[in-house]
Amino acid sequence: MINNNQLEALVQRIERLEDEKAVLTVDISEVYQEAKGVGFDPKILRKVIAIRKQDQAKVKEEAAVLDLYLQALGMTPLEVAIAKEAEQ
Amino acid sequence: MINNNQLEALVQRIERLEDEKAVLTVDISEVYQEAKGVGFDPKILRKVIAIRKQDQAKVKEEAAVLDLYLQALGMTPLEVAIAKEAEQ
Amino acid sequence: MINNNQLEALVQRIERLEDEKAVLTVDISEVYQEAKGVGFDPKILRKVIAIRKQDQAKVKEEAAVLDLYLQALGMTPLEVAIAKEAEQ
Amino acid sequence: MINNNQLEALVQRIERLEDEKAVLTVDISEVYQEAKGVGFDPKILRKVIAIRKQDQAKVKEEAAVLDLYLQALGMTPLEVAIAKEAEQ
DNA sequence: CACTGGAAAATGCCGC
DNA sequence: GCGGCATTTTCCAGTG
Repeated sequence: MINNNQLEALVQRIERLEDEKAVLTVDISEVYQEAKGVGFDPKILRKVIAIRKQDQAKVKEEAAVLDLYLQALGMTPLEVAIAKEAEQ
Repeated sequence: MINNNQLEALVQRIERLEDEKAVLTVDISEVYQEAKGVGFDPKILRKVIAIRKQDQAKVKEEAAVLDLYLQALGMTPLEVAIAKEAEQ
Repeated sequence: MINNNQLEALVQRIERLEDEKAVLTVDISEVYQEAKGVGFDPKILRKVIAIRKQDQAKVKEEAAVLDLYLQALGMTPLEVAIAKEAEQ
Repeated sequence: MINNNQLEALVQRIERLEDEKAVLTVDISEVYQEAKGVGFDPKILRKVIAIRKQDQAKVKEEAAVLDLYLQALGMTPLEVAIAKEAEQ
C-alpha cells in the first residue's frame, strides 16, 4: 500500500527542482553565448571555469584538513571559526 | 588583447549560476533521501521521473513534427501560430 | 611494462569497428538522400524516426520500472523472468 | 498524397541501419571492457584512438590535396587511382 | 573500494 | 559562418 498523495507531492517537488535546474543550464549557455559575442572563445572559457573549479576544490580540501588538525588540537568549533577569521 | 574586467565579470556570472545549479542538485538528492525515509525506493522513483520526462519529450517531439508538417505545407510562422491557437 | 602486441591488436579491433560504424553513418545519410529524391522531407523523416525511437525508449523504461517493482516485491530474477514470460 | 509503402520501407531501412550501428557501439564498448580486463586504462585508450584518428584525418586531407594536384595536372580519376596504387 | 549504470557536459557536425 | 542537434565522453552516485 502506497500513499499516493505523498508520492505525487514528492514527484512534483523533484520535477519542480529539475525545471529550475534546466533554467539555470540555459542561463549559463546564454552567458557563454554572450561571451562569444564579445570575442571570447567559449571552449577556452569553459576550460578556464574548470580549472578554477579545481583550484577551489583544492582550497576546500585544504580547509577541511586544517579543520581536522585544529580539532585534533582540541579546539572547539567556535575556536575553529575564530581561527579561520584570523587567517584572513 | 583581452578585456580583463569583462572576462572576470563573465567568469563570475557563470560561476554564480553554476553554484545555484549545484545547490539544486543537492536539493534534489535531499528530496530523494526524504522519499527513501518514508519508504519509497529512490531507484524506482527515479525511473518514474524518467518515464514522465519521456512522456513530455515525446509530446514536444510530436509538436515539433507537426510544426514541420505545417511548414512543409507552405504555412508561414504567423499561420503556424494561428494554427496552434486553433488546436486549443 | 605493457604488451605492445596486445595493445596494437585491441586498437586495431576498435578502429575496425569504428570504421564499420562510420560506414553505417554514411549509409544512413544516403537513405535520407534517397528519400529526399523521391519527395520526402529529410527533416520531417528524421523527426518521425525520433518519435518512433522515443516510443521504444518509453516502452523499455516502463519495462525497467516493472522489473524494479517486481524486485521490490521480493521476486527473484527467475521469478521476474517467468513473469515476463507470462506477459506474452 | 504520400506513398505509405515507400515511406515505411525507408523508415525501416533507416531503423535497421541504426540498429546495426547501435550493435557496433556495444561491440566497441566490449572491446574497451576487455582491454580494461587485461590492464589497459580505457580512458587513455580512447585518447590513443582519438589521436590516431586525427592523424588519419590529416593523411586523408593530404591525399585529397594530392588528388587536386593530380587532377590539375590533367590526370583522370582512373589515373589518380593508378597513381594511388603506385604509392604503395 | 572498485565497478556498473546513468546523468551531465563537451565536442563535433550538419543544415541554414 | 553560426546555431542547433546528435553523439560522445566524462563524471558521480549507488551497489556489491
